[in-house]
Amino acid sequence: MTSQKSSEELKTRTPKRQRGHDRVVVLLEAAARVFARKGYEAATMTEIAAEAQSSIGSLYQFFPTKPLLAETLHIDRLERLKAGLQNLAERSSGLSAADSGEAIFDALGAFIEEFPEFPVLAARRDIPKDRKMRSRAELKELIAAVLRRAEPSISDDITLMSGIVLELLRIAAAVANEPDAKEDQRVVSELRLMLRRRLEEATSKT
Amino acid sequence: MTSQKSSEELKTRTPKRQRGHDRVVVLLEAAARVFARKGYEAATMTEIAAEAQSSIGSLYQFFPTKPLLAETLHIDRLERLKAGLQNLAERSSGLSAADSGEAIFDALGAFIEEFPEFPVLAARRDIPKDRKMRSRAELKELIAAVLRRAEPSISDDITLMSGIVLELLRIAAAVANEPDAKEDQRVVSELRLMLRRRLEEATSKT
Amino acid sequence: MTSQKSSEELKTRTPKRQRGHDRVVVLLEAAARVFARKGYEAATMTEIAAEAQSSIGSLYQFFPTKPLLAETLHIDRLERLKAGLQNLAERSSGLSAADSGEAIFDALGAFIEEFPEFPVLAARRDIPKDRKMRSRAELKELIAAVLRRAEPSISDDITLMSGIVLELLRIAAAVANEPDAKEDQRVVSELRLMLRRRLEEATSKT
Amino acid sequence: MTSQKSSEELKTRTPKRQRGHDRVVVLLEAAARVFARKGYEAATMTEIAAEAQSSIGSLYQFFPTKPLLAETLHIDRLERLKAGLQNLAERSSGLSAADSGEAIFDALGAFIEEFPEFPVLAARRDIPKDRKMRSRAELKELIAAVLRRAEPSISDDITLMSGIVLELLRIAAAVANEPDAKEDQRVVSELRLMLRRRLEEATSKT
DNA sequence: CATGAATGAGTATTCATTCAT
DNA sequence: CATGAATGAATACTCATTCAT
Repeated sequence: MTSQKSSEELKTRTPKRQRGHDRVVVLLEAAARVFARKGYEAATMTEIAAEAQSSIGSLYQFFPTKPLLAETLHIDRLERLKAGLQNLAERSSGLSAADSGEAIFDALGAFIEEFPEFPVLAARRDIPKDRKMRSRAELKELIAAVLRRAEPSISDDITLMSGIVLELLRIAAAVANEPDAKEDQRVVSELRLMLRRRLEEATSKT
Repeated sequence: MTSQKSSEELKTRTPKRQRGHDRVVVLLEAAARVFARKGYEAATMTEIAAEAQSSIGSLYQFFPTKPLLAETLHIDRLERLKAGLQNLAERSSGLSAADSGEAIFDALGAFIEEFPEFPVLAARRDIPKDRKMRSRAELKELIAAVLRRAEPSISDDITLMSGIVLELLRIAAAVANEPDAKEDQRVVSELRLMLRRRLEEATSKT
Repeated sequence: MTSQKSSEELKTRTPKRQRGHDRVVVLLEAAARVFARKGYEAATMTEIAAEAQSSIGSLYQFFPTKPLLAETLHIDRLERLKAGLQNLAERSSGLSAADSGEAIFDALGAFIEEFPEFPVLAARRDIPKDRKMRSRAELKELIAAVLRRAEPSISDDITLMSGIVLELLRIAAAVANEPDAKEDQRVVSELRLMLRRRLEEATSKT
Repeated sequence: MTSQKSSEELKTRTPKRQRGHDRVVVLLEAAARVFARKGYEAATMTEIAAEAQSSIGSLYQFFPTKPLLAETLHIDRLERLKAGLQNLAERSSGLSAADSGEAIFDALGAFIEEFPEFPVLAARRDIPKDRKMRSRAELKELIAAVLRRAEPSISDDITLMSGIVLELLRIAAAVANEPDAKEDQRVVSELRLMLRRRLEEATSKT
């Protein structure tokens, strides 16, 4: 189609005025709701515009393609998640590794509950490999930072621990969508406990 | 046309000739490959037919809708998974709970590797709630059976243990798609270890 | 896609711009021509769009399904027919019942000639029973009104007379499609005469 | 598609054996039911075969195309209708024109009730003009014969009378499908009465 | 910038018909 | 002849995206 776009890469427009900024936020939140409700593929640009009480033209003004909209939203959510972890790091000086591990675990659960679109966006099949790896690396580093802050003496397999915590995020996300809430909640608690044991062990090992 | 869809539920047509039976197998395997490659929504019936070196009409002869094709394949994979677990149960009489837990864990990993379409099919957004719960319940029960067979004395939270193992299946599936294979493999091993510890504890507790 | 059709009933989109309004008119008239030419089932949305010198997407922008397009057109034609009868009622004060009966008969014939798609639309097999009955009742009432206006003293079987006139509409419609125009025209005249006699009788009876 | 068929016109196969003949009848009756139920376009060859408890292949063995199947059935029904009228002619020697007119009217009503597929077949849009005219001419001639037999003195506009009766067949057919049976039945009776009057008049005029 | 109309390639699905067994 | 599988053109409909006002 648009072969004359050549090197002019499509970028999300940065609106200069307040008016535009408000609109962007409204559009993003509407997109979040629709993605959470329908999934990425089934969500339509038209429905997102409608959800934002806006017009498609307006939506495209700010987000020239659907993948770009999804990516923008994804990045926003990642930033929030990272900010949350950073915040946690600052408050976990006195804690044991095990305690701060549980704190992370809980924070992840709360995050998913607040932003149910996150797993949808993270599971999108067209995220470039490198961006995906970078995001994961950043998150793992932040988790590691929290753990290290709590217990600086923790050994080198802290990366491993961070990886585990990150995988548990996946389960938290999936469980949120499972129908059998009660039973699944027990499983989550148990996983939390298993994580605590593992962290206690990692600490004492030193 | 289509004026009288009435209530006749669409069903998979069962082939009555050898040729038809062969074709069904070919179609299902082609569908498996395309689903694994593209995901459920992005997979097209046209591409599946082409992958099976068949015509679109032939595909529809046996699978009158895309959801029904996906469901048929999903059920087939579930049956294989259940058969595998049953098989495992029969061979885990002498093992410790921990050992059989690891065996299950490994079996799940192998299953996902052999049938990468499984997580795609299991994540489909339009599976009826009750079918989803039933499948999960069956799988959990089978896992519980394996564990019980190994160590009949295991306590009542065996359901919990089964739930945990089942969640680990999710991670196994996800990890298979992650780009950072090496690092992720270490995480999986670690989770396996955590599971072992937990099972050992559950056993000794008795 | 199409995974969440839910229960949102599809409705004709009302154009909000002048351009859209013009397009809707053009589309409806194109549909009328194609329906008249091919019949309801054989008419294709693609052909209708082409007839309107429009794109298929534009057609669907305003008429999201073929039945809805047909229904919209049908309702429009019904409105015109009703308006015509109302108009007739206003001008038939001085006439005899027989004269106004013939006037109706002629009006129906002219209507069918102007809107040959009408019988096609009215014969569609998927019109809800209640809508069909309502339309017929309304038409009958309007015809009755014309007759009553002409000759208020007419007796109670005026409903019957209206029913007869309405059935004659069917013949007028069918005859318009018959090849043997000449012969058929004589039959129509004769039926007109029979109607006149019957109405004269009904009047004198009083 | 089949461009090499050249002059070899497709014809309904005449089966030589009893077995084949039975099958043909079963297929035709099945087709009749499906056409009556769904209309011509919405009826599918597959459904017809199923209704006949036969296979698609078998259906095509005898009726190589759908239009040919419809036409064969149509002709069969026309033959029965003509036979019925002929029969009527033979028994209407002593009757008045008016009486035999009513007899025809009733016979047509009974015919439609017995063969509800008839109007569907007669309304098919792809009947060649000449065949359509020929059928109508034959029917009109037979109706004329009945009337003439009853009252040989009837004047030349007997063709006209036959035309009227034939048009009334249309109404009989349509009314059978109308939802408001009761009211419509009264209309039909009234039309019958109008016909009687007209015939009485035509006779006395002589 | 906002709006909503225009576009058309793409998708699931149907069905008459042909053909191998 | 019977059977049912194979075929693919045709059809309704969707949706991301562009563009005129």
